[in-house]
This record gives sequence, C-alpha cells and structure tokens, in this order.
Amino acid sequence: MPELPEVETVIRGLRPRLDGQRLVEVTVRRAVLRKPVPENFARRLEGRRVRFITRRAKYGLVHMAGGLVLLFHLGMSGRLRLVPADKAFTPERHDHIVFVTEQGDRLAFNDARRFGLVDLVDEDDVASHPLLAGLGPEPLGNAFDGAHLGARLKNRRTPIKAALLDQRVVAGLGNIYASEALACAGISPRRGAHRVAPARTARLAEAVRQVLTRAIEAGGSSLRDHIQPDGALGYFQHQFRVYGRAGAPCLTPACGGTIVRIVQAGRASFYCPACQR
DNA sequence: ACGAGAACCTGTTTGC
DNA sequence: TGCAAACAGGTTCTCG
Repeated sequence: MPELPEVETVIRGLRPRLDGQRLVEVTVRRAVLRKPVPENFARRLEGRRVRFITRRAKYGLVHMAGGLVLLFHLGMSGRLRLVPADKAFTPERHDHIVFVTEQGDRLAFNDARRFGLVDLVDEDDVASHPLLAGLGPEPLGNAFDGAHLGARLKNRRTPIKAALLDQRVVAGLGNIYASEALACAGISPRRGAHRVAPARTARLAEAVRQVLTRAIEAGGSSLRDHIQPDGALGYFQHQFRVYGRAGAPCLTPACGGTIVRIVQAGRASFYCPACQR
C-alpha cells in the first residue's frame, strides 16, 4: 500500500491519539510478519509512554519513554486501525498486533500479505539500524535536490523509473509516485538513469517534491488498501496524471497522446510516449 | 558490481 | 457461472 505520503498521513492520524499516551496492553496475535516480531515485544512496550512519532522514508518511528523506539513498516497491504475507546473493538482477520492505550483506544496493525514489519531499537541506534542505514535522503528535506539526484543517477544504467524506486537514491518513493513524478517532469520511465541531463535532473527532483507534497495534502492515495487510522480515505488518486490510466488521453495540454502501461523490473509503469522523453 | 527476476503472502480483479 | 491467471502503494535474495 503505502509510499511516503501514505505513511506520513498515517502518522499524522496517529499523533493526536497516541502522543503522551501510555501503552497499557500489547497483544501479538501473529509472531512472524516479514520478520519475526522481536522477543518480548509486548512486555518491553507495556507500561511505556509514547513521546512522539516521526517518519523516515516509508518507516514510522514511535519514540517511547526511556529511549526505546518502535519501528514499523506497512509493506504493501499494511494498515493501522484506530478504534476509539467509546467504540466496540473486535479483532479482525490479519490484525497481527493490537495496542491499547491508557485512555482505552485500540490500535490494530493489520496486514494481509505480511510484507510489513515491526522492530524495537534503542533511540541512539536508529540511524545505524540495518533497515535505515542505507537509505538516501528524504525527498522533502534539504539534502535532496537536482545535484544530489544527478550524482546518484550518473553511473546507473538501469531505467530511470527503476532508479527512483531504489531507496538508496531517494527514500520514500514507490511505484505510484515514481511514475507520477516522471510524468510531471516529462521524462520517459524507460530512459537510462545516466542519460537524464543535469537540467532535467533538477526538474525531476522538483517534480518528486511537488508530487509528494500534493499527495500528503490530499491524505495519500486510496486504491485498495490505504486508509487513514480513523478510516478516512486519501484522495490523491483523483489527481493521477498517468498511474492506472492506460488507454486514457494524456492530460498535458495540447499533447493528444495516450497513456500506456509497460512493465519494468516486474512492476507496472505508466507514461505518455508523446510528451515523456 | 550491477541489474533483472523470483520470492515472500493474501486478496481481488480479469479473462477465457 | 466458474476457475485460473494476473495483478497489487515493498523489499530482499539469488542468479547471470
């Protein structure tokens, strides 16, 4: 499901209900997701207070009192469902972990495909965590611009679309927003990464920023899995220029092209052959 | 060393 | 209608 905007949206939905709350009960209903749930996961969290929640790439980081950090990733199908204290809670199929806060809210980590994961890490070790250490810069941060992108692309012979999905190049893009950013920048997903000229690298970096920023403003994209913790849907999917639009007309003014779907590195890419070169 | 493809899972949609 | 194949917002391992 989730790329950077969806994870950001989920975290923003959690904060009002979780910040400052003590976790009074944690239940692990399935012990193995993409990786095994850490030993003593529930015991290490129970009784501890949530200080604040941050995001790195597609990972959520729940900073707990005492310097412990709960790291989570939603994989393809993961969601977090927040059930307020005054509503009845029944565990659903694929609710793998359930958290209960001191004010009685229940938070279910639900993930049908189990590509998601959770881990516990000391806050001093977050940056060196194996899953986080190799990540490239945050696309919405200061370290990401055309110069950085150009430097990371110049030796890559893979298609630019595949390079954008490489989390070491830029952290947080996924299959939807890679296609969308290339459409905004007028670059074909098939172009070799090393053949994107410097001027266009800057334009691409700007397109990445813009697409992600707008998607966050829209609450992410709800296609099949993504919902906010309170059940609200994202609506950025209505602003897609190319994703899922094979056979439909290109939206670039006066272009007249037709969007096509191709497969690259096993993943669908969408683009307009007329205005993306 | 790099890149393509397979594998990991389950649920839903598509096509014969 | 029914069943099988294809496909899905991700990551990581293997193989050439």
